[in-house]
Amino acid sequence: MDNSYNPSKTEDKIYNLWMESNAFSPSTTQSDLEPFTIIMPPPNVTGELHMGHALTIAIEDLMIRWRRMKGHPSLYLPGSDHAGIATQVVVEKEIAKDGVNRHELGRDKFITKVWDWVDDYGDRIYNQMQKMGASCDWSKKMFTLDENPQLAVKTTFVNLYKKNLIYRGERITNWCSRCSTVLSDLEVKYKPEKSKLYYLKYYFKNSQYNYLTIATTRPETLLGDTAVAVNPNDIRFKKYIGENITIPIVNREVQIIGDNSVEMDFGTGALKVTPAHDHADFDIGKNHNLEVINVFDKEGKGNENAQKYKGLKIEEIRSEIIKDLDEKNHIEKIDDYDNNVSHCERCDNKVEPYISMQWFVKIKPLAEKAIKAIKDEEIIIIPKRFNKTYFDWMENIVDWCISRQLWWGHRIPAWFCNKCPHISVSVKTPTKCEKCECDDIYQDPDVLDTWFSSGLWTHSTLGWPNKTEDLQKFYPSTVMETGYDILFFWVARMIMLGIENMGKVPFSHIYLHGLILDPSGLKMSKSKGNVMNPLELIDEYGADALRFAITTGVTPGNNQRIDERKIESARNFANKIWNASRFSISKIPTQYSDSDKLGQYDLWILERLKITTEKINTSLEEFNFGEAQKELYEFFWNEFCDWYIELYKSDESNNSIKNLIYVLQTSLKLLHPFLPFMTEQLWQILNEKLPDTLNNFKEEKFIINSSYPYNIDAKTPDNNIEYLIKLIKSIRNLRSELRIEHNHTLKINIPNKNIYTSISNHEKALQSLCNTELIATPVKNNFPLAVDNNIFNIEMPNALNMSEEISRIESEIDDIKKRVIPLSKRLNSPEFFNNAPEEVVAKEKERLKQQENRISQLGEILKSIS
RNA sequence: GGGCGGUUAGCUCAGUGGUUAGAGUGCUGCGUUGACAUCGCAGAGGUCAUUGGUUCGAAUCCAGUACCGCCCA
Repeated sequence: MDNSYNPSKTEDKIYNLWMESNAFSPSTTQSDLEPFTIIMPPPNVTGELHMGHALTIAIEDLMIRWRRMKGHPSLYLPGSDHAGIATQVVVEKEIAKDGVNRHELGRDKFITKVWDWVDDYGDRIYNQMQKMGASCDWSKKMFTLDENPQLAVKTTFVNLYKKNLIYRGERITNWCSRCSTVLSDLEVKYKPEKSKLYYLKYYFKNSQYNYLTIATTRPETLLGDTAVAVNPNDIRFKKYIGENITIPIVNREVQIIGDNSVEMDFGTGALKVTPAHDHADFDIGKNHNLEVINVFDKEGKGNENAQKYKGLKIEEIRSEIIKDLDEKNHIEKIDDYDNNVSHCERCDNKVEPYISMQWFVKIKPLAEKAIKAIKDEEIIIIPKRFNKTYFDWMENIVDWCISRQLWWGHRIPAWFCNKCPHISVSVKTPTKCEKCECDDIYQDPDVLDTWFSSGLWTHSTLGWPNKTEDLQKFYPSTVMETGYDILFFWVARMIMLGIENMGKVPFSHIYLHGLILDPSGLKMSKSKGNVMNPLELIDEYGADALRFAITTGVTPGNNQRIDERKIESARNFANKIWNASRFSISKIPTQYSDSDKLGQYDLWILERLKITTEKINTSLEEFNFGEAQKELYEFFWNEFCDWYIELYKSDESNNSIKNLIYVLQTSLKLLHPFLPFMTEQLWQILNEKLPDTLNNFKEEKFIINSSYPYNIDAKTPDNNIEYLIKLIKSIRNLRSELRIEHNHTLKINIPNKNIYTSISNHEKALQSLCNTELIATPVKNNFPLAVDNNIFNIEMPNALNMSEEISRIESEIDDIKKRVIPLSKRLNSPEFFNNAPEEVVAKEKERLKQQENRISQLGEILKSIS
């Protein structure tokens, strides 16, 4: 074995070993245990593995590996998402290299190009997941545009349409002119921008009034104004309601209407109403039956209603209009204004409120059931605080716009008729209109929002709408694990559509992880240039180290900053495990007769192992993965390596090689979900090197399918090893404080007979771990060392300067005295006595006693060395 | 405007009512002859943001304040 662990040499081999042994498919032997299922959030097919994916996989895979080892039939189902806009953009860029755009190519040819791209690169993300060690059942991997998900999407669409839960309508939507599609509310991000507030004069047609000043941030929309609104409670403007006023430039005459939604303290309190280009105005327009005049086209340019501004971009129209208004003296003033401007989440283009014909899901009836599922705790969200976020969104949910003007995606299964207004909605491609039966029909060119198909992911991947065995067995899944940032985008929709299609919630737990941030706490993004590439980190440190680093000490739902030192530290831990194993393996005897008995150190480590195992299982049950890892880290490094192995070395005749191997093997099992590659490799090496008599788990060929430790057989050692450790630490400390050379053997005499008897069992340990020799005669040049209630007399080398040690002891006495004051106060207070539980009172009493003992002990020591 | 989270050692973070608040990393001193320098040994380092309240007892529960971050509108 190499003297340090080299992950890159072995990880791929180990992964292939698992694949060849079919280790990832759910076991069928243990039918008495509930299946444990995780459907992986499908990454974008165009995507490359980033730190977020790495975290997702690390957490999901550790859950799966743990449950698999516990014997549950465990399914980790992988997949990828066709990612509408993102993929379309990637391929558009590809063909742009040849100077072609998609319109020149035509829809069919373009789609063929996209599929070519997916065929070439679609597996890339899967290969990258395998580098992470994801133990997915690859035979079940699914792409959102595979045949079955296609069928699921169509079926759902048709069902919802027939239940009147999907409708088509002309609504105001968010339009991205660069992507040339409508966006859902969630795909729009608001950004503060320095802009202007224009105060425009609107003149009254013919009355005693002169003009009304209206403030707007978007003067170009006045082309589409069809009313002016004031608040009917506004005493300044009340009187104008019903009057006519003229829109500047277009000279359209409109009415002044009263509407309660007008904010009296915004601008002047009077509002121009443009129903076609503002969400709030659209609602006002609906309430007052106002005309809707669309003045822009889909490219974000003026249309014929824009009159002389036709063909200009929106920004150009704005500047032209300002110029024209100014010339005609319609501008009262222009103020600076901080505005929240809507942008396309994907391309960052400004989003325009725009009237268009779209498909919507009537969401309220679905949302009600989904709210109930969380309220009734049919689904548990971890951490719990996200319940509130979920409810806030679900209770104020608005209809979901599901059509997108893209080419790549699930085409809407609706056919229009050229002869009659009927729309044929059907799973099977119809040949004629359902109503008039003519064959002059054409399919809606639009595709569905990507989240519509991912909303079905929990059951479309398992075969729905077909009644498959998998669906029967693995729906509902156990844990939906994903980032909290897609709670509404995705998780909420899976709940709604899962309940709708299956009549049952899609999973029992939602585990939400936080985001991975760069070392300064910023989100990682390519444009900021602060991304860390997990694949590069795997090359450098190993997948195990990366996995361990990003899951250790983390808590659900909390963001974490990551820097390379954290990964380095995990790598060092892996190396420690490697070397402890190397040591253990080097102790395997050539002949072993299986006759050794457990010694005191064996009993001690077994007890520690037992306690650790219990804690780890509890932490895992409670989704406290970070906590479980910390426990393991501490046990392995600080107890197994630092003490057990060192004690083992000191006195091999007194220890059991079988136990050393047992504790190592058990530790490797416990560690496996967190460090899958190296633990498997070590398991294989152990299997090869161990004689059957020494192999505690010779039936278990692979650690991945071995049984997870849960109940360790352990007896409490009759010798107090914790006390021995304390003594050794005290001696080491003294040696360091007094600067006594390491190679100077300290002689030590123990006046107390009982202590002497017990400690003398560990002479070799004392010798080896702190270079100390027990002697029966009184020591010369005595330094009394107090450990708990016992005094150990230590022979000092001549001519030591005690002044430092004296002052150290003096300050320790001071410290203890400071602590004793509040302690005795508390014990003297009747309130404490009467209210605190008995065991706490007893504990505090004991503490006080110990502190007082320690003070008097230290006092004596001071006397004897001064 | 509404909501959520954070504020604990130099840094990054654990720690949801009961010893003297922990870890990793960094720092200081010592140490390389057989598991590991990706290491060992020893050590220093904290008024738990702040104010008030509840309690015998608060980093932890409640309320307010300040600052930072995120989400929704």
